[in-house]
Amino acid sequence: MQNYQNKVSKSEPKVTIDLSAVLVSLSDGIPKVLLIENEKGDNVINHRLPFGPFNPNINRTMEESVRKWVLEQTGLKLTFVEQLYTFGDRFRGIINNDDPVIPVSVGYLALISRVTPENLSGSIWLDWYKLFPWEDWRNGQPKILDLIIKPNLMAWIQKAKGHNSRLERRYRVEVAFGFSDFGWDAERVLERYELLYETGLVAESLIDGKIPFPEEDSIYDSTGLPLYQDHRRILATALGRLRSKIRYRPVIFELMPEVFTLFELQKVVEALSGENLHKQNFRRLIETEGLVEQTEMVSEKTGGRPAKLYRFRREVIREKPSPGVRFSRKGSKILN
Amino acid sequence: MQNYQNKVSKSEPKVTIDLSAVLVSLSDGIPKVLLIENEKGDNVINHRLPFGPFNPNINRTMEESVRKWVLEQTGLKLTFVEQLYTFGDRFRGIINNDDPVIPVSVGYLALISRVTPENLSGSIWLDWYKLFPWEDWRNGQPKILDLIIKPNLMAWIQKAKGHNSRLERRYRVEVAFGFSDFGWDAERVLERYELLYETGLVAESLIDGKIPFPEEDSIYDSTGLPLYQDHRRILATALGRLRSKIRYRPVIFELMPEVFTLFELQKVVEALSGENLHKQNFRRLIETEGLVEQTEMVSEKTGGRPAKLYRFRREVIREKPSPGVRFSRKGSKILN
DNA sequence: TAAGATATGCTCATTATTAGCATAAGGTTA
DNA sequence: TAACCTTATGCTAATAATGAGCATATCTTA
Repeated sequence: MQNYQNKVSKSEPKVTIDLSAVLVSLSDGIPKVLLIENEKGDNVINHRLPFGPFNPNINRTMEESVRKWVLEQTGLKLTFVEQLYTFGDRFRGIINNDDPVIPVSVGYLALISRVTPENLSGSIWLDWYKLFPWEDWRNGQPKILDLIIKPNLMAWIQKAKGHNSRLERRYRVEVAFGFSDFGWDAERVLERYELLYETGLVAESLIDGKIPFPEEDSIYDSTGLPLYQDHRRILATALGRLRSKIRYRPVIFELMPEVFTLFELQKVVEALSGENLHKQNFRRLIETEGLVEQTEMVSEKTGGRPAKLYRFRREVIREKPSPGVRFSRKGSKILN
Repeated sequence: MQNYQNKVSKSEPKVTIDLSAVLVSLSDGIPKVLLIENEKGDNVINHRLPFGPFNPNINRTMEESVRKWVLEQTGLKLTFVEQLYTFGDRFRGIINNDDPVIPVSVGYLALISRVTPENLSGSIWLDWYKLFPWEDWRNGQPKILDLIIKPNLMAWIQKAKGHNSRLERRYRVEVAFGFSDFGWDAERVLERYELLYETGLVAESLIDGKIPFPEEDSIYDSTGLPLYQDHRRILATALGRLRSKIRYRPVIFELMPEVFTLFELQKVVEALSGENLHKQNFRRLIETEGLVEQTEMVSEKTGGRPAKLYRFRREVIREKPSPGVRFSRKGSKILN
């Protein structure tokens, strides 16, 4: 056993690991993510995720370390935490030669059931659709798609040299943005962001490419708030993962209060998925999945007939292979 | 933007990153994983995955680096590669104080369509159920479950001090091994391995805990081949991921030859999932999903009526939200 | 030619899903 | 107080998907 150890450990290069956390919560039907604001605020990019380096001499596990950084930077004690992905090409080829230490970043997802008002100063909860305006279909197809994204992607396809390369680009765009038969697949958040990054439609593309930032009236004003380093990419990963995970694990309840109405639950699912659901079918779905149980209470806040209050049924985890909110994806078509 | 950079980069501890690859393939209906054999072969643990350190000065991305290590150590050029998970607690608390550099390991999954005979010497393709004998239900419930695993887990539950702790252990065991209502969930491979590790039922538990290895006739002879370091954990992650991924992405075809019969395809799915499927329904499933198209050819190898040969229909990716082999999970029950 | 082995076609019962219509139970207002 | 507004909840008819198994087709081999 020792020989493997010896064989490789001699010349192993040193790397630093940054741990970043995507804290997700909801208030008033708005899905939010916690961002830390730059103290100065005089830069192009003034927001970042809570993050910090992994020091194995201090924290035994990376998850422990994430919790520590988040507590320090936001004052929040995390409950649900899950590793997302490890990004090893953070600057996408633009490596600063002055610094021999290349950072790798590991992203984490955390779910918070109530937005606490007493966060540390400097941290804010922001509607995540401010960062991904094309992802919210609750009021129909986002305008930015037809106005900006689609024409730019089409131009990018045409720019490709060679028939095959053009085909490949068209293919990627069709799948990611649902211009093809099926339509919009809410879960492909990362694919879409990567495509926008690659085609220069988000501000981070410019920064990484060291191209001077355009003065004003640029498309970047409408393609969402840019974040420090690769943090928006991590966020896209988080959103995609969350959208898919609510379907087969009961994680949605990590975002709910102890008791809730079925309609409140539906609104949370809609906020995350960015799609509208059929009300009656949604309740049938939730009830037949065995995800909830009734309480004695009712909510008076409805404005109409009072709604029964439910709570999560933990036992469901032992009863089904992958209990979750298995709402259908009809797939909203992008018209035209 | 620069200020964040400065704020944290000063004291970032150095870490080494090991990249490990799980290469999966099939031959004769046996799912196989590529292992490298210890040259000497005189140790308790004589097998490992292909792996090596990530050096960002040589390889821009981790994936590139994985490909390089695999090529060097096995002679194989990878096609399909996917990141699995990053393990930051490799020795699970047992940190060697002599060495200040703590390794983090990032696991990758690669799928190989044909087992090439011309591998480098020292590498072998091994039936992965030799490493996870409890995971193969194709011939009914594996004996090892009732003989060894279940009684030991039950004893472990009883050993817990405190009612709550006992309940929690029971709960974990029930969900992971399907002793509860639903039954066996093929995808929970990692949960099961972790539980066996934690309860000391796999050989790696002893090694990490530095407990002397028992001479012979131990349960470790039957709980599968142990691997170097955390490689079996990475393998468990790979198996679980693959089992779930074939349901919603057409990755199964990465393991198939260009043309194949539907029954061959079924056998591959069964080999991966460790469960038997209903033949007629399987073909209906595959055909109505639009995953394949007929060729003109037939296979004569059947022994009975010749089978039509099919090929993968790539277009399916543009037609459906998540095309895959959505076979049902009835969930095989562990009989009492 | 009969028997054995697969492949393939098809059916029937059951369960899920989709899209709505209809009713219930509150509050507000003419 | 009745009409009306609002939201919750119940229910149904049409369609689609799934689970189990019988039946037939087309090979090889005895």
